[in-house]
Amino acid sequence: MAVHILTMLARSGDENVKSECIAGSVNTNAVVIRRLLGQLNNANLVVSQTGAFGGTRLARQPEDISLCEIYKAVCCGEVFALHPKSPNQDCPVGKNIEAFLCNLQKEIDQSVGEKLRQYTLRDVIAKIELAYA
Amino acid sequence: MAVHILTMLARSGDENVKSECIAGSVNTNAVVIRRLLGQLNNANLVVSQTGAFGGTRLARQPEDISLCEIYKAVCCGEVFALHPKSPNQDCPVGKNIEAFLCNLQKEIDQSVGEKLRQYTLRDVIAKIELAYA
DNA sequence: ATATCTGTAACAAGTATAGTTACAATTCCC
DNA sequence: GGGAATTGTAACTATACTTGTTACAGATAT
Repeated sequence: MAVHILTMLARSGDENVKSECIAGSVNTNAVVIRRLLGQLNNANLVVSQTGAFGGTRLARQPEDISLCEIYKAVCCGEVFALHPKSPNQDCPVGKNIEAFLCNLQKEIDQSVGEKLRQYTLRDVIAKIELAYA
Repeated sequence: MAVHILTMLARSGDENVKSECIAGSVNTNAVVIRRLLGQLNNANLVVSQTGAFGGTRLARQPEDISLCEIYKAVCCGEVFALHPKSPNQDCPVGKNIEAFLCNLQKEIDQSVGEKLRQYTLRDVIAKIELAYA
């Protein structure tokens, strides 16, 4: 959804886009969009303006926003989950497996980040416009 | 948790390990373990035996089980989520973004798989035994 | 036969997300 | 200044998912 939102903004250039309008395309409620826009704003990817004729636009050019930045701005977890409760510290496996898995998570996360860094919003627009050209 | 379980089994060699015993190390209920063992069994990673003195053991040697296989056996989603509802098909972005994101998901998933394929259960054991040597 | 395990169904509790309503704060335009 | 429009955010509901738990049938060794 974050990619969807930013793609919409990218296609509108400097014009402010209303959360209601984005919600229509994403097919959800405007508040859901505004929540995501808040996260994207925290990551300095978008700029919002309150009041009449307000709305949101990209903070940078589409070619300067990678999918990795978007992912980091809104991601809420890791690729795989760790133990919900800490394992038994009296067991040699339980005592040491968490550190191992935690390192593995970081490694995987980095690998995902590198992949996502290969794409920018500009690439997304290109792919999408190609599809209905 | 799946990695934890399989590491326990790997360290027990050909001996059957009871779900109760694994639960003690993972710090959870035996049924939770048996549920995961069921998935690992479907993936032909473990062999279980019911009845008295039953339990579970690895189906193969630890060096022949990669973390990628474990991940695929128990993974229940993707790295990032797609739209909960389908986007608006009357919008050029909404109409085409899902296909793009779906392809991206596959690409990322493959990249994660390649990373995880670099590690086997044997490596996990080595790391863990190093930690308390 | 009996004791011991697994496999699985059923259910409760906790947690997360999405969607919704409501409203204060902000801003433009007249 | 006043009214209309829009964001930001709080609060609540509904849904869904995961975990943990109890219960029990089926299988197996002694």
